[in-house]
Amino acid sequence: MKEYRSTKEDSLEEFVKKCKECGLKITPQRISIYKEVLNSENHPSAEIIYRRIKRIHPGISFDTVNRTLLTLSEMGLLEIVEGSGDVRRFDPNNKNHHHFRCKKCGKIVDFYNESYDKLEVPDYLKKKFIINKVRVLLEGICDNCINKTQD
Amino acid sequence: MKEYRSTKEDSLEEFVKKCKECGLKITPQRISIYKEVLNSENHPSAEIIYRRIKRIHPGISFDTVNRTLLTLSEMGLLEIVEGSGDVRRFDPNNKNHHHFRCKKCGKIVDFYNESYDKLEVPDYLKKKFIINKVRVLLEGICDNCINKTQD
DNA sequence: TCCTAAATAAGAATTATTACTATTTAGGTT
DNA sequence: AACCTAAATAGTAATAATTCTTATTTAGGA
Ligand SMILES: [Mn+2]
Ligand SMILES: [Mn+2]
Ligand SMILES: [Zn+2]
Ligand SMILES: [Zn+2]
Repeated sequence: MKEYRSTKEDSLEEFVKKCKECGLKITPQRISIYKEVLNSENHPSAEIIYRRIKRIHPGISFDTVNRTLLTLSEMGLLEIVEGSGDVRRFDPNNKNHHHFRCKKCGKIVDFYNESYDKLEVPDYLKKKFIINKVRVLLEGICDNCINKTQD
Repeated sequence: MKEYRSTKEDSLEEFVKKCKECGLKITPQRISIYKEVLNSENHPSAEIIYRRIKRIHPGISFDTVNRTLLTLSEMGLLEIVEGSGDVRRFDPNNKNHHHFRCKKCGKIVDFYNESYDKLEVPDYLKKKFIINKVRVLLEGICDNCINKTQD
């Protein structure tokens, strides 16, 4: 039986397809930014992506990175992650998942949980609002920060 | 049977008690800010609170308001609400509740749901992290914004 | 009443985000 | 392959949000 996994090539194809659908041009900058954010684990900020991209495109501007990330999120290829009044951070994980956030260091960790995925939304809310996403958000102190405090 | 409800007087007493516990001085500014934020419905920003407080303390500085709100949240009297890279907003609702957030206008609406309150956290997460809060976050389009788009 | 550390006001500095504009370029057309 | 044009980009500038600095005031204990 053949397994279908999403590889980077698949993602890039999806990206190109989506760009064409939306009438957006496929530029080297966009491709790099898309690849970079897709490879990143920890809900990076625009600034972080910018610094990484500069190694490949030394002349790229921060504005282009930030604008592209916003564009990607409008296209549905990224999410803007729920933060706490700190810098805006992006989420390249398009699988259904949930978050733990550390109050100390701000780290946001993905986790998967089938029973959380099945949460039902109360009818009165479904009637009043259009609900696109249901996510559980855990808050507390991460393992790193627990160890630090013990020092 | 006597009912216990939390009144504003109760809250103020709690505030004074908590301040003394933490060795914080009770200043007119702090009292006003605390009262104001406790009365607000819609997860206000520091700027919003600042503008309201100025009617009572015309000479108050924005920094004092912002700093005090951060202090209150460190004391556990407020929460910083999960946003999306926009301005920091505060949550004076200390009852167990959940949030709907509108992607269009950024409004955050409280709602209550007993089955959400009872959500279990997976053991492997409990072991790894200290979990203080479990919250469901719904995302979508609010009633106001649905109507606007129809125009 | 006096004393002192904490809190405040005012404004500067820093950081984050968005806007502007001249130049370049992707991608369609001839 | 050369040309055209709207979209995208680079390089700032402008704006908005947040934090820091410092002189002054004040809450609360002695
Ligand atoms: Mn995530
Ligand atoms: Mn709330
Ligand atoms: Zn942490
Ligand atoms: Zn809305």
